[in-house]
Amino acid sequence: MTLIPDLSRAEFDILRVLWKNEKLSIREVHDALEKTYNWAYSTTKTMMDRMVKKNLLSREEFHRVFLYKPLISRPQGLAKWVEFVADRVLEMDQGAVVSLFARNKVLKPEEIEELTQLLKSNEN
Amino acid sequence: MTLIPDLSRAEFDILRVLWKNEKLSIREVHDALEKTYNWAYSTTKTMMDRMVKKNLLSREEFHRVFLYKPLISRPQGLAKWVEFVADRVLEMDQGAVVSLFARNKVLKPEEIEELTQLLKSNEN
DNA sequence: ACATATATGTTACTCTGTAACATATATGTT
DNA sequence: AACATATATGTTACAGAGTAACATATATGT
Repeated sequence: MTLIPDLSRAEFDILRVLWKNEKLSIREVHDALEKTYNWAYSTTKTMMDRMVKKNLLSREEFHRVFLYKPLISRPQGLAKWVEFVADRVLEMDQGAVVSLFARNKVLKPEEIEELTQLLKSNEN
Repeated sequence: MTLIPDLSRAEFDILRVLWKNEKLSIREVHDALEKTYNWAYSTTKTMMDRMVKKNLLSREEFHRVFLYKPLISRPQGLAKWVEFVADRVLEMDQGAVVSLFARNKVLKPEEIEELTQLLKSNEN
């Protein structure tokens, strides 16, 4: 996955739980999102299966259960969002937004670096 | 429009140009978004007509042209976005995000106030 | 061994993003 | 004025995202 995908809110949220855990079953993702979305289990499943088809997630069988893993990094998932948020919601410089991540320690230095690169290459 | 609507990116962007201009024709909105989206004119039209149906915009004829006007305020349009951005993208306090608007002078004091209220009432 | 709970697969419906096409109306050109 | 050209308005459509029911397979508890 080289191109930066334009993730929907739901996709982004699913990825967020996977970035925190690396590899989870649908049930686990579903439970983690319970507070946020009031999805039926089947909704979580449909979303995640579609994300596999789009190469946002990989799916592997593990002792008879399928585990899903993100195929894009957090900086990659964040890039388009940061762009939108900076340009259109907060109306401030993208760099300034990136530096908020550093300040909050939401991203590790190498992630900040990756994000910065992605934003740069995406400008053109 | 009392409830805070969950605006899509496209809807939000259309409203953004209307908030800056108060009342515009489809053509004008279309041109303003040309850089951002490469929409066909008919796409802009479809979006805006649907927004009228959803009571996000009003439409009134004026010298044989239809002009569209936002039916929600900028703070109202921003509220859900700020929520999402704070909680899930930047992972910081909503109040901190709101204060960025003040610092940037993106919103006027009374808009900040309105936004703050909306976020508060939306917590529930 | 059977009942119950989960996991997996399939299908579907609405809404959003995207746009073509048809038609009405306005504007520019002889 | 008459016609050509450009826009505006209306209608229709199709793919993808959000949402979920339903069917079936598999695991687990008693």
